[in-house]
Amino acid sequence: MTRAGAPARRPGRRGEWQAAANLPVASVAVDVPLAHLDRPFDYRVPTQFDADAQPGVRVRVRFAGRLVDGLLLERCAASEHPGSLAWLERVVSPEPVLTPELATLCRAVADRYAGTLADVLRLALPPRHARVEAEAVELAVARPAPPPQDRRDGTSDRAERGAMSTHGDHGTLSGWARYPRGPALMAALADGRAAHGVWQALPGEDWTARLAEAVAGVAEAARGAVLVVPDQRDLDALHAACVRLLGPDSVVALSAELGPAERYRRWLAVRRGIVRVVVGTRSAAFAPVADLGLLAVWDDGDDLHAEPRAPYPHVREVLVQRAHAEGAALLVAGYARTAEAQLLVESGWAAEVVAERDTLRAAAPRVTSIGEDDRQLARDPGARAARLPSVAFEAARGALAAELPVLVQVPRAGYLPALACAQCREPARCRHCAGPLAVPAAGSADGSAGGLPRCRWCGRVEPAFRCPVCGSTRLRASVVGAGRTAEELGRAFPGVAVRASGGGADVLATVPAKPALVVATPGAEPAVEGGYGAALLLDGWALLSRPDLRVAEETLRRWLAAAALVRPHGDGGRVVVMADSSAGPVQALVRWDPAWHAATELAGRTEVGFPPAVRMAAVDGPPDAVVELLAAVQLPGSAEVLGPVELDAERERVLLRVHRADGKALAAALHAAQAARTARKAADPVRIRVDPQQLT
DNA sequence: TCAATCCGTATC
DNA sequence: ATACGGATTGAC
Repeated sequence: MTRAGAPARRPGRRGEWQAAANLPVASVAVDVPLAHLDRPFDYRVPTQFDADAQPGVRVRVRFAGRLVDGLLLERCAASEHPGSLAWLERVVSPEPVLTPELATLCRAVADRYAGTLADVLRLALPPRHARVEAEAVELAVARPAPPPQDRRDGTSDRAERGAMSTHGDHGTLSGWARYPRGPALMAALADGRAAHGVWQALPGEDWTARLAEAVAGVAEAARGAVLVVPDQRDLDALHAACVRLLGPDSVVALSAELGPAERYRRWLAVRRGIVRVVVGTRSAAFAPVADLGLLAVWDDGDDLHAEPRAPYPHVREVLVQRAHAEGAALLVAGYARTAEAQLLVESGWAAEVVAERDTLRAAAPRVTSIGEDDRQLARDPGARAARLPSVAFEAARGALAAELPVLVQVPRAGYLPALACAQCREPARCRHCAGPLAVPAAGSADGSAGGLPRCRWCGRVEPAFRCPVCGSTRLRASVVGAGRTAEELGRAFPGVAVRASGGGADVLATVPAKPALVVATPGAEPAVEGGYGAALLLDGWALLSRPDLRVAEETLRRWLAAAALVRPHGDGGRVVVMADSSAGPVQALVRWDPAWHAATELAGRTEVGFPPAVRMAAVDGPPDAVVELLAAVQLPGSAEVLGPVELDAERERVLLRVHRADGKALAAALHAAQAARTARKAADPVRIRVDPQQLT
């Protein structure tokens, strides 16, 4: 029934609606969360919506008796649907928000992660803001980013970290010349070729300037770019660097921190082709830049790049899909290198962009490690109170004497207790599947195993632990996260200013190049003009005993990020890491060899069968529901089932492991099994995550 | 014999 | 979720 006084756009009664003369059928993706409805549905387009009902617009349709939102995928001459079609109820707005490329990308991401298109579309499209949409196009031109909010530290307006190259100016356009493959990469971008690169930035590198130069190259070829960074602080820095090179009207910053109106305004400017360069956080990976030339992700090991909402896609994987589908270049960048990036290199898909050893040696600080055994406490009473080893104390004192700040990296509080070898502190792992061992919580439903350690992946009991490294049979709880406090450090260096960044304190973008102790948690290290005189990386052994297969990679990533802010050893720059020199990440830091570490890491994961060497899926939910889903799923030939293992009182988890080649089949099978469940209105939800970031 | 209700299934 | 169809049941 038409409401009384309905506008002219909806003339007459429903019974009098006429189908559009040309392409009267609209294929619509409806916004419903059920897996078995994850396919297009056809509707009839009435004449009054004929003009507006273009592919990509938001629509309202009647679906199962209710009005739901949808996106118009395409107009067709006829429908395959045997029954009669309902009318398109309304075109919400004529703005075609879902471009064909974006539709293809979202479908591919949904398929990769055993999720639904509707879920991915929710991640990719910002909520509509009608007033913004109605604004004149001239007003929609991207404004420069608002000034960074972080003014609490009283630093200058140059809060942009990238504004300062800690090692001095290497020349605006010759920055890539320090990497043998750099100039060729820039040439490929300028030529519009789809180069794929894995780039390890040199210590002290002004990475934002390098990425801006890469963008300038593709912009010259009249193509667009999307650069994704982990957090707002990196975004501010990279945006500033791009603005310096391209001007304020050519670059737009997209992040969740913007309000809905500003977010939609900028996103629309991109969709409408007014701006072709996007820098942003996570969801910017989907930004609808037309004629894409370059995609880049900075620091792909940062877990902020892993989307926490279903179907849990990772920025790097989204960009790989997109580079493939849209013929764009891709740069996976960071000081560190992930095992996933290493796989891109080893499979031949990407070329590594790294500096020669000589260049590296000249740029890197001197790195010293201090293990448990050689941790002589400094004689200075203050340093003893702070439990600072003498080497660390001397390094810091030297930097302060040279009128330079010292960076002190401390772990964030709150890591999970797990089990490690009591003697060598190697994390305790399951002998069958290499999962982490833990002791079941007291009062757990399953008391049969007594207090014996259990694998958190496959659930097997470990009755007689024996450390594969040192042979010890004793285990200890590995409780970590208690960083030394700024106060303790202050006592060790009387009269020296102590500043905190992160870990409860505000995150500082920069600190002045004056003597000070800058205590920062990983990811919150402020930049400093010219670089720190020294960095102390505390609690290394504690970081390394966390119950996570990615722990070595993650620890090295954090260390490199901090050490990269220190001056070259030629200028007296020193890094002291509190961890035993035998550990892989420590060696990689001392030699500054992230590629070697990534290769080792990938080899290790190949050995124990962990992503990215294999494709894994975690299925969790109430025990009956998990069993039911597993019974229904048509697993590919290579599939291996680990578990189930208890998660908490109500839920358990099963891990599925397949060869990488079977990844697509596994995702499709899981999606189908999930669809069978939702079709039967199964009450208990089962969560499926493909290649989950952490399993513990 | 017909209508009210239940259950299963599709949702265009 | 909701709506519809077919089966089922109960009353006349």
